Amino acid sequence: MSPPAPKQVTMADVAARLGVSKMTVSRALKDEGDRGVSEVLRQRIVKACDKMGYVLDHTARTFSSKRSGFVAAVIPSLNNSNFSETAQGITAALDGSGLQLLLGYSDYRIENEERLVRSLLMRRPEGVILTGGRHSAATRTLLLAAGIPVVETWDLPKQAIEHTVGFSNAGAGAAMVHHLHGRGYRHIAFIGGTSNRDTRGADRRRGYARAVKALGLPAGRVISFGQPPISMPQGAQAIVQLRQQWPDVDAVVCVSDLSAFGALAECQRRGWRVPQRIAIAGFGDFEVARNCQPRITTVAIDCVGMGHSAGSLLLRAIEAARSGQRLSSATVQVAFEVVQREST
Amino acid sequence: MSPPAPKQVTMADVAARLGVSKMTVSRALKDEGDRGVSEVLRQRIVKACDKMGYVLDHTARTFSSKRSGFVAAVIPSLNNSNFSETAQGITAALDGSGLQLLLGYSDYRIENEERLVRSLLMRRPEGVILTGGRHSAATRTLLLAAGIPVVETWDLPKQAIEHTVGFSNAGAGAAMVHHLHGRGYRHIAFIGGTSNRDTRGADRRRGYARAVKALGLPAGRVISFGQPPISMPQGAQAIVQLRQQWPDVDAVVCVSDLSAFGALAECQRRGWRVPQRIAIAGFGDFEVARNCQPRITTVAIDCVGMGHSAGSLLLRAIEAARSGQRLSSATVQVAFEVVQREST
DNA sequence: ATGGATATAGTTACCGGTAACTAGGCCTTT
DNA sequence: AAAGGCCTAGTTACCGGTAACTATATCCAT
Repeated sequence: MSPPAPKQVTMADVAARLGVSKMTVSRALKDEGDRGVSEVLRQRIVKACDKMGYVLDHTARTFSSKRSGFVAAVIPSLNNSNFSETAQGITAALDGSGLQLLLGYSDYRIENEERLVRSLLMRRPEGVILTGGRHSAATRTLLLAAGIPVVETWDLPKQAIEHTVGFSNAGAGAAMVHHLHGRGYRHIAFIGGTSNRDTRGADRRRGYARAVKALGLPAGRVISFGQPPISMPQGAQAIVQLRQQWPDVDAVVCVSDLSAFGALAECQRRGWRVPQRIAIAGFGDFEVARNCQPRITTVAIDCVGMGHSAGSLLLRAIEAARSGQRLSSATVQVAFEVVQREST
Repeated sequence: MSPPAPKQVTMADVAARLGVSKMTVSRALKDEGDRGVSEVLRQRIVKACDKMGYVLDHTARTFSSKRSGFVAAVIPSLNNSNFSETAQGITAALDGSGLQLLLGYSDYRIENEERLVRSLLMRRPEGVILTGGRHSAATRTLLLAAGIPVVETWDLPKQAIEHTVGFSNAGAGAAMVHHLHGRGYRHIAFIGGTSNRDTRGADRRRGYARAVKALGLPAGRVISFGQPPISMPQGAQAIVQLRQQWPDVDAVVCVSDLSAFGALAECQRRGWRVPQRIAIAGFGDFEVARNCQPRITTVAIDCVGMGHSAGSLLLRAIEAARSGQRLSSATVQVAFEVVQREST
């Protein structure tokens, strides 16, 4: 025998129980303007739903109304406060719009991004937010064919897909070099990952190299260590290698605060004073950089704000699309700031 | 004039283009066994989809097949590596099952959890994973009415909803006290949050209090500081307050490694030697605790493993449900381990 | 009293897939 | 050679809501 058909409760059941039409129940359960149903009846309906254990079927709603009610965002890593703050900003911007955020996680791989975008598009998001400006050709094609608004963040791509909210990672790398130069450091190194998978990290390295060259400082002092996301242990190993290879280095720019902190802790373990013997700078203004001892000089980005801008922009584009318009491509530049602390 | 109807490409369009039936296209695009369509035809179909920019409509699939293909998990915070590792473990367990993970984020509030569960159930997940064992009555009712498998993690609730994969937070708190006692500390304090919003943190405090009492040590040395998630700055402020209030304290158990690290850094700033003047222990074995100097003694949980167990258990329950069975309630106890490092 | 606006509720048709069943062609078995 | 099975592809019906339209009751201004 097959099981006793657990058959879910449907809107028609609720309607039948109250002797009204499905449509009336549908209207009573609509999110926004409760127009169309008297308040008394609406409350009777809501009560009946609770009693019958009825929960509206969002899939059926989406299918019927042809509006999924969500936007998709792809971020490299869940466990990185910079990106989770960006996601938080997006969520805040979407609040009250009736749109929800669905997050996907690419692990810094554009082939994962492509797979993710493909699978997200199957759910018909009303808009997409990507991290970074480099994507596979198929990703671009898919998104363009989908005909929904797209925002790229955390970068300023030369060939944006549509909208952009970001900053120049190369500029940030260069700014930190200039800052260190201004404080008197002359032998400046860079610690980053082995691969170019983290394209934003690679851009910061490019900015570092350009600035070092422009200032006429000794160049090429780059340690590459580990696959992204490179973190504390890699920073620790890299700084040891760095001091072996170029003992003259007096300052190091790390691709992120996490590797910077790893480097800092290793220096403390070995009794290398920071910043006297070597200065250490990071990127991202992570919590650990603000709270360790000595605090780490870093580049601060308003991640929540960037997410909020991206979310608002996407929202405007979606609303334009709903009324048959198309928002012309926009680029929002987000400011970054070098924050001087005790580590440099 | 209304816009020129952007009308999405549908399966019927692809079918018509190739002169086959919708059903054939549907079969060709099915995830699992490609059975039912010859390989030659399947490839023709896939190519046509690419050319026409067609992406299968997952909403329609879900609606028609009555299987949503995802499970929901609610975690307190996105930006906490313990929870994101758990999520990673769940994802790994689900890999290859055709199920995707949809994450929700409660910010340590059971009323948010209830709202989230309500909104997740509208999307008809095939199973739900919750963090912690305390939920609103409505949450329990909703989940029971939904008739889908439920797994609670990160706790061992007395009255589990259905399945459980977790450990005793009180036990972990107590274990750390006993460990410190074994190393000779006799005036042991606790730093945690003000509220009971973080119920697992509150359980660890309870375990601490019980152990202190059982060992006959001076009791009541508890500093409560800030709303969850309490983090580095709160740890820093709390340790200052702690030493003012009870100068005799020689060791402190912090509700998490983040507050422990904040406390540690503050001690370094003030020249209080750790562990000589005061020992500091944390919870969670966060990256920072493993990499700072001195390294922080902590309670390590296999978060990825816990997520993996929870995911596998849920998967088995879902598969049982699909074949009309019901998996009897299971409880999986996850081990924890006190890791001794230089901070105590 | 009449016409028109407004508020509330009902009717009809349809969204884009998939399950379950059906049908024809080819191969194997006896 | 006939019967049966397997493989491939087509047909039919339906999933649970909502948009758009229609119908009725109530109210107001003229």
